[in-house]
Amino acid sequence: MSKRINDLYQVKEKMYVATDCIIFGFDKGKLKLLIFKRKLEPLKGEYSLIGSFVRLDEDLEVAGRRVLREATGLENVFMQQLKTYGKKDRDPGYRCISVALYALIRIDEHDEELVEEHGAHWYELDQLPGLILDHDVMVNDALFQLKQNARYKPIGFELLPEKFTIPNLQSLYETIYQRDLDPRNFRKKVLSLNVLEKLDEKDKSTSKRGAYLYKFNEENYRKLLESGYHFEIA
Amino acid sequence: MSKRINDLYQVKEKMYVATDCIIFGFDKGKLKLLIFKRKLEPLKGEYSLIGSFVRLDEDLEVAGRRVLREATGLENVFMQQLKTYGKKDRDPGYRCISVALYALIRIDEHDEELVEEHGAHWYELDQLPGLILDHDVMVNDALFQLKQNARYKPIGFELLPEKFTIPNLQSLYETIYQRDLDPRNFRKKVLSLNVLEKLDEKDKSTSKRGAYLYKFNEENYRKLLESGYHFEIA
DNA sequence: TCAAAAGTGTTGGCGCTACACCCATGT
DNA sequence: ACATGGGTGTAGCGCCAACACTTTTGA
Repeated sequence: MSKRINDLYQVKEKMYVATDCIIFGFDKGKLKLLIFKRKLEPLKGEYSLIGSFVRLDEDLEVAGRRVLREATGLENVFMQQLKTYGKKDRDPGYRCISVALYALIRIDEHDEELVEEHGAHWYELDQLPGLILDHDVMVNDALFQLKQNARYKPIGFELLPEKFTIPNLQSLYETIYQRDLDPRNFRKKVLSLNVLEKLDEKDKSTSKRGAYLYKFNEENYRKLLESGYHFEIA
Repeated sequence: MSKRINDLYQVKEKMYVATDCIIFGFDKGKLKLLIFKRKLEPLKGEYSLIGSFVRLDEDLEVAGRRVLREATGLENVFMQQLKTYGKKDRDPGYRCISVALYALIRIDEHDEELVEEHGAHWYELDQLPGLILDHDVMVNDALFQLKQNARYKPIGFELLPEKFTIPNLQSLYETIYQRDLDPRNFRKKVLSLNVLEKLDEKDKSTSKRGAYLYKFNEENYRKLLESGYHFEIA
């Protein structure tokens, strides 16, 4: 115990910077979050976001990508700064400021084994266990941000696999907004954006008739993002 | 010189966290930024934003408010996190991560003497001198954010004095958006928000006829903010 | 009396919402 | 043949953009 107190004393002499990642995924019509059961002290066995200290010789953004890669095996993930959390007592062990990032990944592309190795699990949002420290707050803030962003950018697209159907996309938006959307209006709207390319394939996994698969036209998608387009789907 | 190198070596052993404030003001139809001529080494005489290291026993937000108070004498300022800058070589002297904040203040309320004391000056945006480190980037990002925020929240209001005219408000938005707005449409829109209270006074400083002064109805203004109202003035 | 800014209404078009039925196909 | 989800069109409404003239009053 005296060792622990000593540790505390030492570490509070120094400022640490960490990044924590709020990793969203979308699967089977559910928005999910990747969270971790801690394998090490302190707080072993508790749930948390995944994070890491930022190394002295490492760019902040690089640290974020490193954490994501270590957790999911993915390299080119959509990632964005959320907010920096800096209450002096947010972590009882260290004086640590945390830059929270949120990431959107395609669940079907992540590396399952790597995920398992880190004691990670996908949880549906309404079944999340309590998280350590201020991680619950981070998740709430990230969700809010996700909703905001989904309004003004076609951001939800990052969460779908390469080929997807319009009902898939709609279901994603319904999950984010937490309400039903009209299928006719939704279709009209997304098609009017000119970022979808209809493929000659159908996905028959959810209906007998099957739904046409689409993919993004990268070019147009990029242009849309750049133009700061206002993407409200009501 | 060897002392300098020695310093560098020492400080790069440690992580520092700073906050830098992008302080916007609005005066005489111009959007201005409060910037500082450094009185101390390193980079003495160069222009920069104002900032400070975050103390070990100080909340991040408290540090931000402290910096603002020290620079302007104001306590209850609109302040918001912008972004955290963390490139490993962003500051050649320290390994320092900076949480940038942006603030909107009413120029008429700030403490002029305090401002002078810190070697601060209000610069119009298009006449800014170059700033040290990545402060130019921060300013650009803040401007972008200001524009974004002005679209969805009646944020520009923070920049005006307590009593103001509708043409004042319009001119503020024109400055932020960098384009002219139609006075009839503008007036219609802002009045429709129900946050303005017409006073029985006129401001005759800009015309013979004079323009009615307004103030905010705090109650309704707060409600509007809470409701996440979408405030686009085109 | 004139210059300079404040203040005021209307119309057309576009985009959003609401709404109900047929289609394709596997079982 | 029927159940299941996929796909389609239209009409009304509200909101935004465009647009020009009158009012006030100090100089």
